Amino acid sequence: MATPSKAGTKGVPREVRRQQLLEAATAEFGTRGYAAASLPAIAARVGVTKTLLHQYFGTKEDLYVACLVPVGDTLLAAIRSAMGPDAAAPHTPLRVLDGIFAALEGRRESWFVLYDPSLPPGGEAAGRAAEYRSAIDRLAAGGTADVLRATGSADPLDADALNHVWQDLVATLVRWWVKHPEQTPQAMTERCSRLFAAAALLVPGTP
Amino acid sequence: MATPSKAGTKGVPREVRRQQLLEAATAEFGTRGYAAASLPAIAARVGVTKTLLHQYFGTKEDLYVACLVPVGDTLLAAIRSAMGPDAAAPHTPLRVLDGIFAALEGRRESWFVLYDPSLPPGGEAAGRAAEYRSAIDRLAAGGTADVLRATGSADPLDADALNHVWQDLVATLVRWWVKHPEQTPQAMTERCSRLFAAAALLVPGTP
DNA sequence: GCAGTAATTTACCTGACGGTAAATTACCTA
DNA sequence: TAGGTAATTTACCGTCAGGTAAATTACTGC
Repeated sequence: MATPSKAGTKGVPREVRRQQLLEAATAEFGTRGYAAASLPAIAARVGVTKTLLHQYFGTKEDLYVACLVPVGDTLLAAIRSAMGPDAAAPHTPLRVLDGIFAALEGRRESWFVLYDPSLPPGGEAAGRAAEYRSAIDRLAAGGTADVLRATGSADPLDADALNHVWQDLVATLVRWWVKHPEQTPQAMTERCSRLFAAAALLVPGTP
Repeated sequence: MATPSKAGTKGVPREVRRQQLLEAATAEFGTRGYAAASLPAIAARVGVTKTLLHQYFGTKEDLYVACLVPVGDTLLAAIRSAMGPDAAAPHTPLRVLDGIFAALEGRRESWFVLYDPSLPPGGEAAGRAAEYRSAIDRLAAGGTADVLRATGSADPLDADALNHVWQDLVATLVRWWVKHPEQTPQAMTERCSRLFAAAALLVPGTP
């Protein structure tokens, strides 16, 4: 037996493997980003070959979309339910954060597959991700617009900028959370509450 | 003449070419990030071959460092001068932003070469970038710590998180600025001032 | 016990990138 | 005007990624 070939089934049923690969891919995409994530690396996480990955999910973009959809659906639902009917209430931002943290627990890095800047432009992956993002955008825009109107500013560019700031703020908090695995979702929400209060002090002349 | 070879000098003096290549590389690194930036693409911006790039700057990491140093020095100086002696003054954040915007005008994307997450870990590039970042970190930490102490929170994790939030906020604003080239630095500073005021309204119970 | 099928790998192709050695052309000066 | 040198390209190599076709093994029901 010069070549003890390792081909052949390992007895892992299709659905199980599929789930394993999906999780590995989501983690890899979430931490490294689409462009830097490599199919061999993802497959290696599960102890398997990249060919198998292709057989299960097709092309790299297909695999990304397969990862994206559940993440996007989950997050969108969480945010929708957290915003509720009165999007302009002052406590809404914290509720949204709390909803996101809860939805992300156990798969924290998956937030970043939704906001991956390295997706090949024009492809299906970028398109689907953009859809999810703009859905979230619309929700957030409602909140930020109300807030801005309350300060008297009607500048649409201000609104756009504030929207970006808010969403990147969420990303920052999640990124910090990923680096502190021992922090529970509730602890994060409380920390955010304190940070908000501190940030308010930075602003001079609050009427 | 079957092969009209295009080799040979084009009469561009060394220093000029060097500067052209540096600018092109900085732009490419700043927009695409280190990993996604390709030497052929950088060279093509100047209408030249990647080999020339190597001859001028050596390896890809060497080129990155060559881009990093002037950017880092400029920004560090701008931030230092903006913070001045009283880092805890409530108007300091805006002054820092103003300083950064002014220093970045004309090369806005260069901010992101300093905060490139795709640098090969362990290499010289990552090391040098980390030095610049931690220098800025120390400056920012002074400000955020004072602010936090004023709210009564002594939690070091809060301080760390606030620091991250602040620095990512800067990145977000610069990114937004890059996407709106017509905005002047002063306009950006004023916009930030309005946004700060709006954000303060989000926080309930400001004493 | 045997055939069929499900699960998986081996082997291979293509393309791009980082990197290097050698050749090529244009400029400048004696 | 001839030779040297500065500026630049051509041609090439190794590596690794994405992707596909074909072979290989293990499980399963009859």
